[in-house]
Amino acid sequence: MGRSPCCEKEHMNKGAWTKEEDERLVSYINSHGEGCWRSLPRAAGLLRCGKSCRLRWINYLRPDLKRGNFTHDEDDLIIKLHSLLGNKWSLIAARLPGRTDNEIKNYWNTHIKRKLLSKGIDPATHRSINEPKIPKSTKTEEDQVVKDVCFVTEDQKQTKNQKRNRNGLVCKEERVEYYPVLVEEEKLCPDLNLELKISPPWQNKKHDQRREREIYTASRFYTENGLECSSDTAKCQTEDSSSISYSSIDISTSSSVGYDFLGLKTRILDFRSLEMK
DNA sequence: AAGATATCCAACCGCGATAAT
DNA sequence: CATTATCGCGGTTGGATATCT
Repeated sequence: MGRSPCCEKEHMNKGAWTKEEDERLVSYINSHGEGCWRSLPRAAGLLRCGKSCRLRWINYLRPDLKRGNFTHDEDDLIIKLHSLLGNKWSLIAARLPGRTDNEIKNYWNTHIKRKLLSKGIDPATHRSINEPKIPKSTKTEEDQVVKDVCFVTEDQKQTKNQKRNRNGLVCKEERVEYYPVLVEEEKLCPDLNLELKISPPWQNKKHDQRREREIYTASRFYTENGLECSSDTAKCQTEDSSSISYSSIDISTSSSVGYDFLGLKTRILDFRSLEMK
């Protein structure tokens, strides 16, 4: 026996939300808080499935949404993050306060793609359209080192039934190709040499406080002169010849923040401070 | 002015990971 | 341990609106 269904799929409203439905949802969340989307619709008196409520709240009703046009800075940041993360819209959105993944995704598909194409840049690879692709066989070992992003759990006991999650993190030791753009990182940002070791995103789950645990995040950043930027809450300034600068790298062992770099929920690396020659 | 086409974006769909039973 | 539901994500769709012919 599994769980019991949260709601009947029939008799549910679909399509555009009415003003009244919005008001009910906002009012309910204001007084009871976010979460438990399963039971929310019934409790709030909405004929919607929880999934629909969650989407409506996150993408449209949340009070901290910025809305309005994207600024030039936001454009640049999205492009930089996309070149590093690919279509990981939720991760990109985590670095743009007040913007949702859906909003950024739409914006990318309708504006930025076109903008890049008009500049002769392939939006998928962030390389020049005319530039020939590098055949796999020509990759050097050094390319491989840059390409491989190693995700390693700090708890190797939990090897059973562990799979890669959607963020590309794996919960057992193995080397994975996280996103092909990283292969080209050396070419895009010749000064940027990232070697990342990232722990899985353990979080304080509401239903299982026992999973609260010490987080270990080891993220090592190098500048072209070999200066390693890593330590607990390290401030890493570049020195003259280095052309990558970090405003702040916060590598924390705290369980509250700083658990993963690619989760980008922390101040680990502010991409807005990245400058590429 | 009217129809055709393009653009935008809210909402849906399907899937993987994970939690509950 | 198996089964089934929920959550959260990325991809896609379709209706509303804008622009073009």
